[in-house]
Amino acid sequence: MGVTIKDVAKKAGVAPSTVSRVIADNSRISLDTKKRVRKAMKELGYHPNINARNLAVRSSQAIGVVMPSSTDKALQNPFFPEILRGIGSVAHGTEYSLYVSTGGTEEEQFEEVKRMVFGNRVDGIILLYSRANDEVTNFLFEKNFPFVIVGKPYAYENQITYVDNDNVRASREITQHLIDLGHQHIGFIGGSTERLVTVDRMEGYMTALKEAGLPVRDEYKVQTEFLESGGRKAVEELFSLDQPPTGLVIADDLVSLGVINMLEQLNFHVPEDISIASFNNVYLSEITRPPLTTVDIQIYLMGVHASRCLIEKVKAKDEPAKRIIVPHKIMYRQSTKKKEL
Amino acid sequence: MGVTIKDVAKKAGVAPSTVSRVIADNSRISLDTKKRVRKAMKELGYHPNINARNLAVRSSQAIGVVMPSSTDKALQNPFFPEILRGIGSVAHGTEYSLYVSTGGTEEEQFEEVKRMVFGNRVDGIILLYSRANDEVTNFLFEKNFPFVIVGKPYAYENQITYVDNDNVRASREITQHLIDLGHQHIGFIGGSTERLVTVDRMEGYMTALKEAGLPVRDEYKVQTEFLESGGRKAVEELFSLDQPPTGLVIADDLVSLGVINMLEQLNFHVPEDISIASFNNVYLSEITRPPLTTVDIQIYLMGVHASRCLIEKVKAKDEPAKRIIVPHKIMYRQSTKKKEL
DNA sequence: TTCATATCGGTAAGGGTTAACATATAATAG
DNA sequence: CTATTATATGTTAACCCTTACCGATATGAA
Repeated sequence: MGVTIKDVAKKAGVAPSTVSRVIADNSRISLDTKKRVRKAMKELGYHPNINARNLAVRSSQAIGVVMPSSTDKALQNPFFPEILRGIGSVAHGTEYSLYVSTGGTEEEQFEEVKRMVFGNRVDGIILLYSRANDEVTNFLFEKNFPFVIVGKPYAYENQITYVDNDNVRASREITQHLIDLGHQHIGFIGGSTERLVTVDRMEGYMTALKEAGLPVRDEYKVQTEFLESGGRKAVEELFSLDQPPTGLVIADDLVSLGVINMLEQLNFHVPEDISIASFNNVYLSEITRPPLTTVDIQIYLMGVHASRCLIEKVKAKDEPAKRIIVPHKIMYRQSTKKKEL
Repeated sequence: MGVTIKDVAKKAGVAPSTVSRVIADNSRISLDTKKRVRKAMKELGYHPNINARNLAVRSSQAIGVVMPSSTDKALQNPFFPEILRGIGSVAHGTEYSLYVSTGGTEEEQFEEVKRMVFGNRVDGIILLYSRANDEVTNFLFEKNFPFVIVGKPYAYENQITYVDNDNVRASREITQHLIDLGHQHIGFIGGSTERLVTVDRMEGYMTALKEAGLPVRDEYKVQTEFLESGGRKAVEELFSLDQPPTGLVIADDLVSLGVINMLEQLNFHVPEDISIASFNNVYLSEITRPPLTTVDIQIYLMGVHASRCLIEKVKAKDEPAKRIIVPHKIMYRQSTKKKEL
């Protein structure tokens, strides 16, 4: 370890600063010297020391990615590797590196973020969640540190750059789809209402019902993050109502999977007895039985946009707050079906 | 931005070096001064500049995580976020940060690794895959850069630290389980034989067959990474044999899901007509229908061990190569069933 | 009293890079 | 032929932190 810019300089017979300028491909260096220097670099196997450079330019060419805090299963959602892939692809293209913080408790998460920010480890941060009254968001916002949210910010909506889907509309459309299929009793299963995405999707669901003149029944709305005992019970209750739903809008493909399984145990069949429509279109949604009708939210693309926005923002700190709505697309598959009369 | 060690020093009325020593909790500093300094740090909101520190100590307190190269679905496997969570938990505990490289092509991946290594961005690397003749592995090995593999190294097995399961035994056991249930015709579906894990699992499968005096038939072995058209066809062929298998050992839960779906379309039922046993025990394997009999390889734990080993190795470069075999556990669920006579 | 040893801190030299400023040479204008 | 400017490179001071080495004071033993 340890061929430095000075070694290269000596070998090429120039000053270190010249080498530095060659690296930056500065136009003020003659082609001749550039060639000579590059040759020396290659011969010595020189690679710049990032830490030294970062120290000098007070940046880090790295972006931080913060996953939601969670000690449990939530992270097993393929959503995360997929969005990471999107973020990573542009990061790589622009020579940025990725720093990730993987949940743990909210407290730990906050610490990690502080480490990233104060330690100058990253130039900007992408938040892979949006939660009410989130310490991290507030911190970043107050510090005026470049960050973008994947999802909708809880506050300061037009001062924060974020990339999201039009979840309200998507949810309205997919609910509408169930209605079009003749369903009159449609339930909704979503995660915690602390998460903005749940709120939006629920709103879209309700809007569609209202537009169709259908009643919005509270008993039809279930909140469960994952199908642990609590959620299980909620679903069971839903289906022991006098009038159980014949259609279900579910906020996440993975949850749909669990629900379908549970329904089969209760001897309800999908889609014969009950239609299910959900969100995300992760890979597995096309290989389950039945394949899921789901909203393709284009996760990868969201990652790409988030990454791009962040980098723009990092480069020009006064870049105005942007909102990017990634278009969705409904994937009609076999988990929804016309209601038999 | 920008309260430095000097500011703290001035405020506390000591020299910068003293502050530095307080940060390192050096025993040469009296409790009194420590308190004073810490107070000053807090009041000024001081946080050390990581880049400067890294430069000074020639390390980075960060570990790199390399995902398999892949432009497609493979990364959507919940295996990845889960192992990341394991790695992250110990990384956080030891104040290390996580740097991840997210695939792309093999070429890009290699570049990223070089960036990490040469740029002093990370102190060590965890490889989340093991592939034959992998450039990255060779590079790391030759450079004698600290790294650990999750999975079994293709070469230099006893000079490389790795954490793995006993895949041969696990596969033997789960195949044995199918045999115990009365299955005589058992197929195997795995990924590319370039990946060591596939090789091991196939070996275990064959061993079990041989031990039971059952023939090992080549037509029963299918290779398909994911269920794209090619894999689909292979499975179809498998089931149009004169004697289609009644049991299937599948190297990955996610693939099982696809296979089950496909089988249902071909009008085979799981587990009535055919039993399926697979690997990984990702969360979704317990919520599918039927819930999968699968080998719990303890992904999270693998991450924890990999992380620990790497950190040990980083701290003591001459740490001998270790092999950690994370115990597996078979989860008996409903995708396997006694063969009807 | 004197020397040895601890204890506690300070000084200053890196660590590798960038960038503002300075300098030298060549080209052009007057 | 000198003055001015453009071009190409060198000098040097940051960037912020750690650590080897040195100094000062206090404590105790001889």
